Amino acid sequence: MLIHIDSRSPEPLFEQVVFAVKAALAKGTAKPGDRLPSVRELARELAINPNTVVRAYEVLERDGVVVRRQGAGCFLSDRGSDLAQGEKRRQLTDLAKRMVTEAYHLGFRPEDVKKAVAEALDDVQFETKRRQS
Amino acid sequence: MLIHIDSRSPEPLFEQVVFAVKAALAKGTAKPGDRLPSVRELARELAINPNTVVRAYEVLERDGVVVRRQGAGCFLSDRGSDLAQGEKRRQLTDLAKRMVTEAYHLGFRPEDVKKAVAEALDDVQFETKRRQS
Amino acid sequence: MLIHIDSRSPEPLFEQVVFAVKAALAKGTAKPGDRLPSVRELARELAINPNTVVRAYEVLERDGVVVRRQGAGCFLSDRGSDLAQGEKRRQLTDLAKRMVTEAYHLGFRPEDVKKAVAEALDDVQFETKRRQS
Amino acid sequence: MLIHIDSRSPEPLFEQVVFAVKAALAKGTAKPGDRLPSVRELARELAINPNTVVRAYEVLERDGVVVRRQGAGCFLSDRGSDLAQGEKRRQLTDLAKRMVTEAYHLGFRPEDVKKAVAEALDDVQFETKRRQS
DNA sequence: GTGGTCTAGACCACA
DNA sequence: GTGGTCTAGACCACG
Repeated sequence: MLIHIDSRSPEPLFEQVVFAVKAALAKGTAKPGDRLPSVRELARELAINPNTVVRAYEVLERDGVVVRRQGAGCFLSDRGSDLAQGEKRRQLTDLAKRMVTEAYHLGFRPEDVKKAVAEALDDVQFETKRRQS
Repeated sequence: MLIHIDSRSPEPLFEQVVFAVKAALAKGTAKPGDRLPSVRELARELAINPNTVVRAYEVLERDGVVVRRQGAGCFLSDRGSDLAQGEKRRQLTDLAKRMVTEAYHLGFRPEDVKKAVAEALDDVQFETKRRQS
Repeated sequence: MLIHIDSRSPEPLFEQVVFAVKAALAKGTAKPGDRLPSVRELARELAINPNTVVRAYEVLERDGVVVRRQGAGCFLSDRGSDLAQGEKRRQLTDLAKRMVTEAYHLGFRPEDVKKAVAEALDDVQFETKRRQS
Repeated sequence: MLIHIDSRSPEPLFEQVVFAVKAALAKGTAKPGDRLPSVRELARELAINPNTVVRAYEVLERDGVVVRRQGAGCFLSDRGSDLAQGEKRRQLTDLAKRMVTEAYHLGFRPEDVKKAVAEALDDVQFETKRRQS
């Protein structure tokens, strides 16, 4: 699993790491059970501070994406989100609304948006069965 | 044009204002040429600091959404984004990828995502012809 | 709202802060909407590093107990937990099982346990209406 | 006596073993005088490091739950905790307070908590007479 | 070796 | 002023 970050991006480094891991899982590049690089290792690779990696892993754990085990490492989980259904729905609607609004202001048309979403969906491995909470 | 902000949201206030204006324009609640409330007026309405409104208007101007004219006020523009076509494309792809990745981790399936996007698109008035930069 | 921590306890400092805030809310000593001490202020009061307070506030925010607003402060929320019902149930059962097992090994009898729980419940302000997710 | 541990849980493995033994004793699945599996045996069974089992047995001995006899093995004890009465009381109160506070923040009501505790108590064999220290 | 916690101190973003 | 992020480096706990 390759993780890339851009130190010039306004997006916080730890969030870039979080997204990269989530994207790898969604894309199928990494699978539940896989072990992520150790904190020190990834920090060295990305040339960032170990604490920043720790923070990213903490966020991922709270999102139910990884499990950290002291002394053992950080592993991709297959737990899925523990949020209530209503909260999930709310988040999805919000995500969609924001994307559509931004796309509108970029001058795109409905077909463009639908096509972009369809392409993004094609990159994701949905067939993997995942536990719903 | 009604602007609502949620002081309990973790999203910065000025960003909420920016998004609200963009959403109003996309939804058709406001049209190019309309005059936005003055900084002081909007600040009072939303019970936030005028500096926060100033900042929001600055961002909106930078994004080509409004034009500020000395002494006259702040007007909605139809300029559209002045980004290069390639950059726009990149942003749209990125938006879609992020939304899809988050949706995946929330446990949604492709149909759910497409449906949410379609619904969000229905709320937007795309028929308004807008000049492409 | 008074927060006390014990630097000699094996419980991490930030967790002590987290629990203290949750307990204050449960006890009614603090109410939703109240502003917590600023990061620097609380750090000074407790004679710990500001980062440790930041961490506690982060955890509280993820648990839906507080909302942090940049530039404004950290406020007690009335959101309640966003977890799915099943996950909540699981956590409650687990909490009860652990308490009972420990109580058993301390030599207490069922009546003692029930009494202790009843007393703890008396200290909590359940009448406050809270939103269920 | 069956011991199960969950390698995906954030709880340290040795603590899971400690709790499992305590729970078995409380539940009646195991009785004072029973011999626990040898360190190597249990380590193999659970597929964990022998050091981890050693550590768990050490903690159990410190808590007065088992007695380790050189060359003979590790036996469940009926000694009970050797803490002073006041200290025990304090621990019980603390346990109850923590459980109740967490339950409050999960959105449960007093009846739910009492019911969960009652159910947990039903699983424990309190009739076994145990010597108080 | 792994992750977990804490300190110290810097600099940026928001209201 | 507030919180948000990041670095550097220490020491502890777990396997």
